[in-house]
Amino acid sequence: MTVVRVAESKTDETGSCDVERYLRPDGQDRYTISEVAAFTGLSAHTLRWYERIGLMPHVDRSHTGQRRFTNRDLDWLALVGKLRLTGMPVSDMVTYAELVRAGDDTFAQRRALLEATRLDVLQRIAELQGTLTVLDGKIDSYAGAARAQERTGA
Amino acid sequence: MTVVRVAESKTDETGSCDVERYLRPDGQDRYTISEVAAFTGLSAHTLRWYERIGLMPHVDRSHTGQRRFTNRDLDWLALVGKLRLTGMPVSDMVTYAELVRAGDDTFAQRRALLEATRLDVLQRIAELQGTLTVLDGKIDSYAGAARAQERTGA
DNA sequence: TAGGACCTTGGAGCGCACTCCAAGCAACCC
DNA sequence: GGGTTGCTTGGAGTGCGCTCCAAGGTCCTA
Repeated sequence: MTVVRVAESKTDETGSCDVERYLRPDGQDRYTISEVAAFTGLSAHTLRWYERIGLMPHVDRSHTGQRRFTNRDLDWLALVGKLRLTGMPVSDMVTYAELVRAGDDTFAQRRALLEATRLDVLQRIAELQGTLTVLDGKIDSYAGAARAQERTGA
Repeated sequence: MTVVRVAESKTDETGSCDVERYLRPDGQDRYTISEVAAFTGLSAHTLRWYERIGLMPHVDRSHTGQRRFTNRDLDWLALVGKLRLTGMPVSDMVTYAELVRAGDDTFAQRRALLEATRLDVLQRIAELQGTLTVLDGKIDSYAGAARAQERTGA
């Protein structure tokens, strides 16, 4: 199985957008659950759970009932991965997935959801930068204290 | 009860450092658990739990056994609040608290812990900035789609 | 001295996001 | 045909960080 690196702009359910693609074999479009687990870093358990809770669009099955994921599914999982990094709760991601399934009439709601998430992310970044100030102050004070201990031979 | 706003550099167990102080009454140095809950935004439950798990230095008691927090405790809780914002697990905060209790020989370990946390924070900020790119791309695509729908009278 | 607000404890419960288990079916290799 | 590996399911379990409960003691005001 050849795995190639692909990281370029893509087309998904809402038109082109920059979500970095997971590694995937060239030209293939049917993956087993363990292949997808390897590409995405998610466990097979988690992939099944995502499907159960409605976070995946309908996933194809083989004639014996085994899941066969497509490149579209990988694209979706790449987006989910990004949303997960934002700290968006899984329940909100499910809501988003439901809006996508509901069709193009839900663009405004989807956009509102993403804009709310965007504000959360900006706030979180600001918080983290605030913690960096404190952390750096503390680290400096320990460094200074260590130097003082050395000088006094402690 | 007079509550004044104080936000200045402070002196704590490691020397001066910039942790913003919680609101606190002027000149007072003994607070009940519900006062501390009001200042910090933590629940009384959480404050008791922090003490139980070893995340607080020893907290004074009244003659009848009720907790009486001091300004020092408020300073410590302000630092804990910042560490919590970094995403540091509570177990690591407990480790840090134990190092503080162990005395000045642990400066190097405390510093290492904070530097590891600092790197985590930097990485998290980078991740979040990556998600902003995706979010903005998506939001733009929905905005564009909405304009297109309007033009076609959909 | 009564009433209500506030405090104490150990331990149980909760919400989130997984994570794993048991029992069974399917595919493939020797 | 037997063995190994991988897949299926519903449901139970896990770890984290709280959050709450019951039963009782304390503080404050009138």
